[in-house]
Amino acid sequence: MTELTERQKTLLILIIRDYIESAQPVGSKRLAEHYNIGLSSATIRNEMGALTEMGYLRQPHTSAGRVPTEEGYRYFVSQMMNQAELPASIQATISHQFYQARPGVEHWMTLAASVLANQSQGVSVVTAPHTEKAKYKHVELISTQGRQVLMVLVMAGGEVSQQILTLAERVSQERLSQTASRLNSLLAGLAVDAIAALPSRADTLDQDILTIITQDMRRTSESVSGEIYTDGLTNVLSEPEFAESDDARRALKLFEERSTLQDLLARTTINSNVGGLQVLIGGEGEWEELRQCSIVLARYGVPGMATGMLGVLGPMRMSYARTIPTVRFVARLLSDLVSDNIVGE
Amino acid sequence: MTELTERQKTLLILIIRDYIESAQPVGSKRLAEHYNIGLSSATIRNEMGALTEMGYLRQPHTSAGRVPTEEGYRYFVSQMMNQAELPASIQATISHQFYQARPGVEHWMTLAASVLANQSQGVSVVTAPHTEKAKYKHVELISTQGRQVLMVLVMAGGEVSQQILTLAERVSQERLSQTASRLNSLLAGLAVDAIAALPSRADTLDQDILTIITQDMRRTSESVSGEIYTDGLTNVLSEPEFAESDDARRALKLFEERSTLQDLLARTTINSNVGGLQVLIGGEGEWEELRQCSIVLARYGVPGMATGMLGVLGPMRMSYARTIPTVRFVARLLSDLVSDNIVGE
DNA sequence: TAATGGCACTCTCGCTTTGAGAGTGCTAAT
DNA sequence: ATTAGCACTCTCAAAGCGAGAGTGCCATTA
Repeated sequence: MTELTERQKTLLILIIRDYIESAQPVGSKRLAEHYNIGLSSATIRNEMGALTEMGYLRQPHTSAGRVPTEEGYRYFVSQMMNQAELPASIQATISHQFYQARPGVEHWMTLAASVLANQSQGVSVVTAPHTEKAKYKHVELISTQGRQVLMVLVMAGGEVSQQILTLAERVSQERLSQTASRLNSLLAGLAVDAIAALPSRADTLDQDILTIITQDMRRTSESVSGEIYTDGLTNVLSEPEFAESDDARRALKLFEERSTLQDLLARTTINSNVGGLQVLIGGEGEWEELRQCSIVLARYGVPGMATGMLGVLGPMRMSYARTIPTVRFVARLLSDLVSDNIVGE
Repeated sequence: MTELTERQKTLLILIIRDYIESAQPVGSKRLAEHYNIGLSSATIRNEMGALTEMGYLRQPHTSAGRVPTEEGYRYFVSQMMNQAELPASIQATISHQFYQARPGVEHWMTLAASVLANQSQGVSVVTAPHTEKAKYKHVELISTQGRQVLMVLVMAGGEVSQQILTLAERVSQERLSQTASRLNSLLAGLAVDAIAALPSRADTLDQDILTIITQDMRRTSESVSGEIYTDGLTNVLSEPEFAESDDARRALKLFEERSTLQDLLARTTINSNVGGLQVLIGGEGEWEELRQCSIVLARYGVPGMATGMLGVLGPMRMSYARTIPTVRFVARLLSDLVSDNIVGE
């Protein structure tokens, strides 16, 4: 593939920018009139021809304007990557929202999803911070009614899971507290494998709870990500891509079914670092449902301790200029929150 | 308004049923041919004329078929209400899903939303069980890192809230446990007002935590409902009502913004009992965004202790015959779960 | 007297036609 | 190397048209 001349570069970017705004094929004449480049439509035509030849542009029909190809978008995005910081005023607004939000992972996730969706006008997705090797931190047993007991299990990464147990017989709160306290000193800091390897306990209650804890920790360790939060589903509904084609609607379905979404996140980010930013354009041949969509993804958190994902889905002609810096900024922000608040000792 | 003759009743129901399936205005000829009522199209025409006169049907244009009016749907639904049990096989399937789900309010809510959405092919919404007068049950303080402390607060109704606190100085886990234990015996079973009326504590740490607990409980008491779960947003996307009109899309937006949704739930169910079932048709003049939609709503739980809402949103011609029994059944099921598991002593 | 068959009329919807507009490629002139 | 000009192509919106479906009304029937 030959190099682009300087003029072709600026032209290409101009075309894509115009198309992102208007959603309409852009022609040489229109281009020459609206932006005052010192070039006639004929010259532009020639350059457009060249860009089409090289695979950056495409004509929906003979003699309609040009539309960017996936390759074109990819070039466009690669230009975005370097520059593109979020304006300081917006940064401040977002930080402020986090600052005055109710503290707690759950609220931060919701807020992050909401901010991403609003800023980018796309569909956002955020996964809660998650550790691959869950370490035990603390358990609490609270008697609720009869044989029912509420168990709250806290992992070292900050993950919390609660569930309701039904014991074989009624047990006093006092005895529950003793069991919890024994387990807490016994298991502190242990990973799930170490716990499973422990000899069984003499006390039946202790042993029962221990089994359940092991199950729960295993479940947490096995899942590839923390809980998934999304927002902004309705943002894209008015976009022409979604109003018409069924393809795009299926992409939304993908986002509603958590299991497939997890799969997607796992497979695309397996080799992406915290701080890095990844843009999937048109499903990259892998995801049939995403043929008309793009996704901007980033990983956040503290590598080795607790990390999560966040991203934005939109039509392929989404506003990368808004989305990319926002995703990057929110990822940094969440990383800070994680390292400040969640990392256990 | 005059009474409907028996024949008019069956005709009206037949027309509405056909329209719900086909989404097309239904004409006399079509009706006479497809269903073998022993009547000619001409007779049907006369009856349709009468039904139109009485306000149950409407013609989109002169000489197109008839379409039900809101009044028509209302009559149709009133017929549904009495009969309409969910088939035993489906009941069994749903019960089974709940039985083998991970225990815990959070999972039940998610599952309920999912079941409702799938069965009804509409958008579902479920709110977690919520008590108006929150009563203290238990607090737990877990040191995470430095001055950060994870606080888990359990109310008597079963509601759990967690948040991360930043203390003024580093405090040992031991001292945190002592504080928690002191507060647990002091506050057990008290309502938020009683707690606020307590004299302040000598120990600074105790007092700080107490203040935060009060705030948190007040926040829980004030909100009109528990957390909101939805599912099936994409179910309705292919319905013609949503594909075309912007109205219907705005209804979805309503469902995404939790605050307005809470408002809606609060205002519509203020006088509905547990076990009762409410059907809002076309927004009932109150909700502009819902002009083209219907909502089937029910309240579940144990009155006075903990109750929540669940419902389904769909186009006005949604399948009431599937939705109504499903909502009713799931409401009963959740009520049982609540009374079995959540009610404190 | 209630139900029906027949008829004239209306309105939508899908089809084709048509002309304007926008865009293109190519070539000759600057 | 750039540009003006030209012939050509293709889409899109408006207009015209006929088929189909539905209606209301009236005379007839059982």
